[in-house]
Amino acid sequence: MTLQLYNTLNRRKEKFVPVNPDRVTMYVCGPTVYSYAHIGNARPAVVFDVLLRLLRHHWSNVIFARNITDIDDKINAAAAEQGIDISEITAKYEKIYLEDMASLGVIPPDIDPHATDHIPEMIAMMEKLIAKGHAYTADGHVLFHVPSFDDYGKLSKRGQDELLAGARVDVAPYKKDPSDFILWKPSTPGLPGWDSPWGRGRPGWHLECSCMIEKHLGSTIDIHGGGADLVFPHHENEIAQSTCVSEGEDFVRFWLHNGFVNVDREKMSKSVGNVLLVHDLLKNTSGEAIRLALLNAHYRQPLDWTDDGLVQAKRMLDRLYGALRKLEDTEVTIGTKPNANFLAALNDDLNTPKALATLFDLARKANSANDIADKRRIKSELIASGQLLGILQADPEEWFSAKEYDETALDISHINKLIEARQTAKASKDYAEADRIRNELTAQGILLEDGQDGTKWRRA
RNA sequence: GGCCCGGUGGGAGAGAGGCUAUCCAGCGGAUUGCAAAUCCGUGUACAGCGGUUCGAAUCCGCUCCGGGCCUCCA
Repeated sequence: MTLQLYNTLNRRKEKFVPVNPDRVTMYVCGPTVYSYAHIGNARPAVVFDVLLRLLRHHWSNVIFARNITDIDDKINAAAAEQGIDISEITAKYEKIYLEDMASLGVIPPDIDPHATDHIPEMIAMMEKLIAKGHAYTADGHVLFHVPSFDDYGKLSKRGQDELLAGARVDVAPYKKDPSDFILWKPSTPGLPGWDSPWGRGRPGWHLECSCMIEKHLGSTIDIHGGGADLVFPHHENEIAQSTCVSEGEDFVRFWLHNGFVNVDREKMSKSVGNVLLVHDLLKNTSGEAIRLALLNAHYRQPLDWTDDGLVQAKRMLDRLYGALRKLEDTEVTIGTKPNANFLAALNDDLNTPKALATLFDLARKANSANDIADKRRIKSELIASGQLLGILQADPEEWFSAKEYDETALDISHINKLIEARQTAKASKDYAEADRIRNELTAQGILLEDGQDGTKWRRA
């Protein structure tokens, strides 16, 4: 079974074959840590987490790096505002980011390089670029000279002349060419800075990724992922830097980009005031439901985030966990592979909606299976498949009884007491009393399900 | 202005020349003490107009509408 991935470089799906099957490499642009992660930050984290799981299913050694941008003007601004060192800001929000992503079931990267730990590498790269004539110094800045790189624009499909036509920002006077971008800029005494051959300064944004990729993964990597907005300029600039440094070697073989998350048909932005923080969403929804809501659309499509979408994601999980709950006494066969149809869907450019459909197909079969062997196979496949998606790994009983989001909810022993009382009433055919108890529970958000082997319950 | 995506049934969302996507909601039935869950069945869906084809949501052209990027952005 072959994995097909849509490569932004060629704008089509291509068969994915790693350069070295013994060492598959993936790099994803991580967060700039200056505030809480919002739902738009969560999408690439979750999407590429599924890709990581899929890659690990196919190849035994996959190395995944995701950077932490811990030097940036937004961070500087936040630090200045609060009168603290940038490291306080970045340490705090990095921790929160990692916690929030863990709540969404995101596997931590093998390597999480920080920009500020790679200043010497950046300086070395700039020196190389200057020596080769791809960069120059001006006014305390170091700039990459875009016209020196013929392939500039190959990722975003922009000609160099088009870049000028659309420029909507005033061109800094020290630039040789309007499209040149900053590798290093001078810092004033009040700003964070590092000593360099060009004086005390700080790095521009694009350089860190090129340096950290080369240092930790090598000069050619298999996959580089990130949000669609990073195609230009960020990834285009990375290509320019890295290709020029490495003498034209292939820098990244597959460029993957996830679509944006909108909120109620509108782009998320501070000015509209519709920025949804993962941290807040987690206060009254499970991370698993948030994760599924993100995976319910294909990763390249724009995703419109709504409250209803989240409710639907929870219902979907209810259905899947309901099937697993039905099979709670069925043993799981260790080492079961994910379902073949499920895998085929994921292998087709990470088609998570289609993959989910195969899960529902399994759930339907699970709900009507009688044969022990069938039950075992279905349950095992459901769990193995869910693992690739990062869902369905919880105990179904826990899924249906979790009350962590509503502290006022009835506790389990009380619920069980009432259910017992109802059983007694039912046994003596006192259906009025039985229904009264059920209504009482329903009013508290507890739904009862009478089955062959007793009464099960769930929170609404 | 340049480049690039989309518009699918009440909602979400796949598919990409002929074959039920799926989930939620609705309706009918089975089951149930009644329910719930579950199962079975059920929907005038593919923005519009042309074209290609035996056959088009799917390919081509045009139109309309929405969105993204164009050196802050996931």
